[in-house]
Amino acid sequence: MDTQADRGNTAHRSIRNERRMTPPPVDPGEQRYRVERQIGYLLRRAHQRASAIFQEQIGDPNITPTQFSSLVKLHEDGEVSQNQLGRLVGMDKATTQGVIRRLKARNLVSARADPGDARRTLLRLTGEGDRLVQRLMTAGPRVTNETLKPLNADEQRQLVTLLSRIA
Amino acid sequence: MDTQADRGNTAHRSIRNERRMTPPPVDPGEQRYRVERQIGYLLRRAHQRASAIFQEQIGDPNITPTQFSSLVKLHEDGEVSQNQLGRLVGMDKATTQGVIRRLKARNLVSARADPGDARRTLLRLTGEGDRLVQRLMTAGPRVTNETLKPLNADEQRQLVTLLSRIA
DNA sequence: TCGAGATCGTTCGCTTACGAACGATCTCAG
DNA sequence: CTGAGATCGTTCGTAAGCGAACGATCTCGA
Repeated sequence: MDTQADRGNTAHRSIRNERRMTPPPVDPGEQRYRVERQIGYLLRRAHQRASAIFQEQIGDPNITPTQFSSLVKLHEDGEVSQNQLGRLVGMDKATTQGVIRRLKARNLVSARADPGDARRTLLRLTGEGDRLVQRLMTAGPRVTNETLKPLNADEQRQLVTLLSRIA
Repeated sequence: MDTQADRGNTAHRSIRNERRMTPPPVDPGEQRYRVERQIGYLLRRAHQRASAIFQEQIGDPNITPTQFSSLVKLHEDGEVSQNQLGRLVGMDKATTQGVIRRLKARNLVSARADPGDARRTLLRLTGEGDRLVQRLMTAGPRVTNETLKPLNADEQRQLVTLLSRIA
């Protein structure tokens, strides 16, 4: 992550000229459109920060947030089909395919054909996958706490509640 | 590579019967770790939904949220260097490179060498880019409104405030 | 029974996102 | 003035994410 370092370097403050016609008409009553106030932009930035904290706190540089969610769901549900897992975790089926392929390659997840439906592939954790997810889950609260650190307990609850409703 | 290390596994908790085995006894005091309550997971899902709404509301299937943010920033600031734009919009410099390359390819952004610093590339909107961003900005509020629809006005303000603080 | 439509998992192409390494260039302290 | 270190933009590799198309399979109603 690039740190903000450029400050203090005002060399390029010159604003060449022209083209920058009506800077802001500065309408006292009207609110200008600001990207950094838009919900989508804020969600993107907050998600970036949360992902970075996950990576630094989870203690395993090879596990991504999405992989972790998939592993936890498999831990809870035991055995589910691939697309079903995708729905549970909020992954497109193309995305799911890639995530599961990588988890299988690392021997964290095993697959077998569904005996009752030839279209389906049933997934479950391997012993190794189960051990890993149990270990990683102990770090889960640390990730959450660190991400929500700027807020007090009340605000943390509010944010989680509001986010649940728009997610 | 030895495939299936886990075949038929006995030690593994075998969920032989399809029925939902009763989850670990619910300790009234203890809270189980739930992915769908974690802030990172909620941010990921909310961001997915916000992006989908952006795409359906913005009216131009070729413009992504990140591209839009970049265009708006260029519209506001006139002319900035590439890395500087990345910092303003929250993009890694590798990401910035890709985004700008695509915007240049579509003739929405133009670039020139910084006369005072040979390392830098100065970016600005083309006339076409300027017209586009002005048109798209009128759809901006629609995106926000639709995304925040599940919340009332008070809750919307709260969410934006809280998100700003953790982003 | 049978066939239209749904679902399953795969593949392709594209975009965002990040870390790491790189050569070129700039800044600043000594 | 000079060299160490910072910054610039590029490139490579990897991951998540999505739409679209595809063949195989399953479901269900006529």
